[in-house]
Amino acid sequence: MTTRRSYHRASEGERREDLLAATLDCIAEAGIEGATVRQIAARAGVTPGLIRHYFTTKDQMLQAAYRQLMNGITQTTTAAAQGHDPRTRLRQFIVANVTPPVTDSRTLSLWAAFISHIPLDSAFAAIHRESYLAFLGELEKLLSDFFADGKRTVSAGECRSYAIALNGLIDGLWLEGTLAPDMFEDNEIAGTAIVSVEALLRLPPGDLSLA
Amino acid sequence: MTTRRSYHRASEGERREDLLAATLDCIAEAGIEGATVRQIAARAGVTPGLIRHYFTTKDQMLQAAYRQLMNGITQTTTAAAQGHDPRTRLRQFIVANVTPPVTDSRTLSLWAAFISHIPLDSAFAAIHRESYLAFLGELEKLLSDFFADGKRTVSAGECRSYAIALNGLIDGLWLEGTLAPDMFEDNEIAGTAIVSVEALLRLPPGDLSLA
DNA sequence: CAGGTTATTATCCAAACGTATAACAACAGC
DNA sequence: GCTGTTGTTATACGTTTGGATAATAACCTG
Repeated sequence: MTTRRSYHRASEGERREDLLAATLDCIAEAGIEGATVRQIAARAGVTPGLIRHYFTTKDQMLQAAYRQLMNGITQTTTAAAQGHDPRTRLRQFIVANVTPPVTDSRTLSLWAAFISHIPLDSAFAAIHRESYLAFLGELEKLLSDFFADGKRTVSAGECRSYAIALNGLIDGLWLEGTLAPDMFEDNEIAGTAIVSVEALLRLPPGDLSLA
Repeated sequence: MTTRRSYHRASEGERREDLLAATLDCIAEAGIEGATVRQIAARAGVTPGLIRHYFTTKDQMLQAAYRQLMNGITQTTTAAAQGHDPRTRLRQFIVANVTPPVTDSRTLSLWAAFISHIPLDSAFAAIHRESYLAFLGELEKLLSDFFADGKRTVSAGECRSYAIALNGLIDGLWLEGTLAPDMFEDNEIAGTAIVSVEALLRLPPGDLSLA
């Protein structure tokens, strides 16, 4: 007679979320090659076999984890851009993207691990495209509101170009600021971001930061 | 009686380079989790055991491969900045960083795979720091030459800030332009880069691109 | 509180993993 | 040409991998 482990029967939503969170934890701690089915199951507190009850293959689970990661980031940064006037919203959005909790080495490790799979698997490419377009759209909205408020007319094409450039700048500063935070003084990255965006948009210096 | 495979006895330098090239090939094609000792050996045309004759551990080989990748990129971009006047050199350097062969999905996949290991292993962090400082130094040199030539005095601190911002912008545009090249028209990324750098440096529009 | 569903566990599998060691083939020096 | 050195192959070891299957415990329904 053998005794079996007792367990809790969770709802599908709960269980899937737990498994995805465990997947991200494992990738962040041991790299994508260390995120094995067994490690993930152990981290989630279940047995490895259960994973195949929720995901037909490991790759599919990785893709779901990638989607969850990007949704979380998008939520965090858009939530930060909730000021009242367009200028404050734009500034807060920019700063939020280059300061904690977004500048987090765990997030960066996860992000890079998935990015490296984009050229290898079109499913990952589709997820990236989706989240990139969401980010670009959010930025374009913030910019057009900002310009409308400042009585400056900017064509849709210009607005897109600005969004692409700002996105590039923000991505790059986030990357380097997170990879080697000790190389920069406090607020140096955030300050550089604001000054740079002012310059990129051809605004008078201080126009974004001062009241 | 068993017949053994015939083989060529290579010099240490050759063999190491072959093995590192094979390592990068494997990572680019199958991700870092697909770059197994056996796959790498097969790609390099040797048997797996040989790897341990050149590298004491697999991790050490990965680090050597990362260093080789970054050295190659640095060489390519600095070689592109070999015009005569400082303005041309700066422009060529920027454009080189956001156009082929630097905007290459294979390179990006490799870069991201290693980036994701930086927070997990200090050896990778050290290699990143080294190559980042080299890039930043190159950029600062180009900038100070450019400003000196244009009779504009810029303090060392300003120059550093400019270099950080430009590096961020270039990184970000390289990233997005390489990840989803079909999302942008031809030369859109390069054009955005030039216009954005002009704005970042508070130059008159067209100052970098026109004769 | 009995009966039916199914989420979960337990167990197994063949293949591939990183590493270690001994035998051999290639080349250098003499 | 023979001999010594060593780069390279061959082979083996124990572990871990992703995946499949059958048994079972937990909950839902009546």
